[in-house]
Amino acid sequence: MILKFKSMTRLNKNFFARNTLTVARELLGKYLVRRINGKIVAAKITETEAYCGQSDLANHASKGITPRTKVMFGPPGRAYIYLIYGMYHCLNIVTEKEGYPAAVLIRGCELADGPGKTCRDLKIDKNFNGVDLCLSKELWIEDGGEKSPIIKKGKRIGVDYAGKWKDKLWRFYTE
DNA sequence: ACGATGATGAAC
DNA sequence: TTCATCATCGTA
Repeated sequence: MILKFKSMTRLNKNFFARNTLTVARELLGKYLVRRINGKIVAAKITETEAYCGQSDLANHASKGITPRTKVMFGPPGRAYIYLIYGMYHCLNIVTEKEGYPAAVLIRGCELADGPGKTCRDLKIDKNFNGVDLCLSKELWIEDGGEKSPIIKKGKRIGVDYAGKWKDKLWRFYTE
């Protein structure tokens, strides 16, 4: 997709350093931007999920700090990327303040539905794990200056193991 | 409905 | 060091 908006502004650290549910909602309609060999690809975000804190049993970080989850305990605005089912990557963006493990999973965009396909199509892999999306020249989020979309919400996908946390309406989508 | 496919975390 | 599990997707 070609960039066709006059006022694109990159989301900064302050955007991500807020309540995770707020960030998850406000990321809808924003653009996931990737530079691949000098070419810019931008995809409008259509679906997100929030993972909030260590008490949230659906959150990978509920196990505490491990080599995999340590980026979620770091400062906001960085990418948390993991390999799922041996073949797909999922992109999350760390939120809230440093030390509080939380992130928003990018579950889908206009170019690709599903977190795995989003990463596959935009060539996002574990090399971006820990990358600061407020500074990177390869991957970041832009506000296209459009008015915020209608937001629907539902239960998170694939977290049936998470006890009472599985029914939280922490998945947000548009359309 | 199910298999592909490998990292992860916990048990032993 | 083994083992079950997994924030998925394509094929059927």
